[in-house]
Amino acid sequence: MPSLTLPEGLTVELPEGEPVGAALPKGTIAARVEGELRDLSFVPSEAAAIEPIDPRSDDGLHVLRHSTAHVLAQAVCELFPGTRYAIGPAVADGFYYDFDIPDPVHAKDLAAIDRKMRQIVKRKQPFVREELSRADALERFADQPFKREIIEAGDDADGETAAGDTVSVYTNGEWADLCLGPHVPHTGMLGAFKLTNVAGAYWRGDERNPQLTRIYGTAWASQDDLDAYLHRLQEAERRDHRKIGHDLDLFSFPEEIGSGLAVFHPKGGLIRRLMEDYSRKRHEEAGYEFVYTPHITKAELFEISGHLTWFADGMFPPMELDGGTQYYLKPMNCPMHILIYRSRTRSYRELPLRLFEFGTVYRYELSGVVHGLTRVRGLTMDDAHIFTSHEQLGDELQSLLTFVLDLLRDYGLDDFYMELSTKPEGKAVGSDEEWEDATETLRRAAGTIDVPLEMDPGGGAFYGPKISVQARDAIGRTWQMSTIQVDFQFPQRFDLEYTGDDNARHRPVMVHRALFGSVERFFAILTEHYAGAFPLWLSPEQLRFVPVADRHVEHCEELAAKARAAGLRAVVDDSKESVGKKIRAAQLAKAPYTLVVGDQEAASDAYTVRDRAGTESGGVTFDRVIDGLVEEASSRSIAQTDFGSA
RNA sequence: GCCGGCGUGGCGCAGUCCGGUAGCGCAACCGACUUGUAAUCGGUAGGUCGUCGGUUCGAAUCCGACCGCCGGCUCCA
Repeated sequence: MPSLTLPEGLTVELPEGEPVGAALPKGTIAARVEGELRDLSFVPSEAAAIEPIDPRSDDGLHVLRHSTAHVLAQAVCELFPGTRYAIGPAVADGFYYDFDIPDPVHAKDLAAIDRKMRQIVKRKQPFVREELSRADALERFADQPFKREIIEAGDDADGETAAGDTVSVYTNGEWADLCLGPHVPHTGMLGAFKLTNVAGAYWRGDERNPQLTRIYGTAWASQDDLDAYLHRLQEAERRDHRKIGHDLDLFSFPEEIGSGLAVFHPKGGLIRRLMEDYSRKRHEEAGYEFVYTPHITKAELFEISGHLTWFADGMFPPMELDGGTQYYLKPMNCPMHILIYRSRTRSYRELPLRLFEFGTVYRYELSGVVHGLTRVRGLTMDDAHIFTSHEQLGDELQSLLTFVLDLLRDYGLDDFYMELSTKPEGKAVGSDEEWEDATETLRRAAGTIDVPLEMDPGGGAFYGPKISVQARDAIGRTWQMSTIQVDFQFPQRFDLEYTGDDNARHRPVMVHRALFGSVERFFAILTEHYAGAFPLWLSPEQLRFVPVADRHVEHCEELAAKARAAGLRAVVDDSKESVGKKIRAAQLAKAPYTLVVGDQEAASDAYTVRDRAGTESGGVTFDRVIDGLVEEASSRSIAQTDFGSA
């Protein structure tokens, strides 16, 4: 297994006629020659400067993972004769290979496949590259229809178009695959891998094509790296909001209500209300006005908006009432806000008009994609629509971006980048000029913000381009958070106007924006970000009292009343259990702070504060505890208060 | 929606392959103990085995449909 670490930017001079590997340190797995990734067996036509590939680098991991995918395919073919193999690329953290296997393969078969792979690794089979004409390649892969299709389409195994009339084939042992390479020198250089799961996947990613069996695995440059990755997976599992939501009694999905429809329990409801209340406060300060709209509407509204044209499949089917009139559950709030704007004539003096609503919408998500609180069928958007003049648009977008980032930071997220999504060709309305104009305005606004901007070509909504803010959570995963969409289309479709200072009619521009996106999803993201240990200001319970014996309950209640009077959420655990058990219960409930109260405390006003990390601070007066927690909560701090060591 | 897996008291699981009418731990409740920083002891109650249908003398167990969950694919205004 490779284990070397190469100096950055090392290059080596290679004499003519020598294979690349001859000049490089042992343990190198591939090389870059004239900018191209090559096998170590590659012989350049003339002397060249070559750069070794470190197995830990992105290129190195790619080669390693792709090579491991070959061994996976080889193992599956040996175990299941008659297997037809499709493609097997490296992906983030690992690799997969798609197969059409005669017998069904299940997760429990992975152990056997893994064993076979390790046998192949032991054989140390060299990966040998050869160039074949298309005709020869078609013959070589006569019984492999997927490979033949790739050859006939002129693509290589990774779906990129290969140059020239030949294709490259890699053989190790008896097994051959159509592949651009490069690969590690031999199978013995692999080993830090693990097969992770089996799933279905469509050939070429198209749902009209046959479904194949996809086997996923992960592979790393060393066992330590693999272990670290598996640990990250465990950490993500530990933070899973579905598990935490259940364990902390925050929310559930009753089967009787239906898939993707959540109910929030008291504790989850409290956290959610605290989230929403703070958002409301900030929106109010930022000049938003609050509106309410119904959950159902006649079809006509979404015919005008175009949603029924583009997204009818994603809407719940209509209800027929009043002699055939169709009503829909709303999948979006925008048309309703538009009708509020349109309810009377508007003056330029009212712009920008910012209408805000925690608007609950319903979307018919496919049954297979519903996932916890992050992908649901009923969700509440922190939705606002800003009606503005063209002239005000740039300034409005700029202050909006600042507002968005500022607010997200208050919830404890601080690592962002932005993505600019442009016109989705073939699925968009409006002229190129309008799109270009809107895109450019967004780009300029983003340029004034000190957060990196990336492009997402074709990722816009059908009515306009958007900027989305992506946030990295505590374990480095990125989540799409806020979206800001510029829209010239709806003002036209709904014939929106305002009277300008020139006494003429003008058309406003609309900005659609949601900061949380969906409250439910944001709730899930925060739950995972904090692993259920919400910052004090969002904690459903802030201070827990544990009486040592029954006779201390009354004193605890008095203290709790004082804490409540100071604005804290305090509870007393009066269960008839041992102190140890009550401490354990507090830890499991992720209670931010716990005070054990017995005879000593009653006599001395000196408390030992235990935080949910298990840290204890002794000799703290009750007033200091209260002051510390009030300060921590009101500052929305994400750090626990330090009361000094015991 | 598609492929695969799964569904047993509130939760976590055993029993399912090889049909013979459910068991463990935690939680809940009751009692004893009155406890000093992650599980005190004893007892009680709780399940038409996701739903409906089929096979069978007999179904948690075999078959089918549906509902729901999980992992992917596709999708995400």
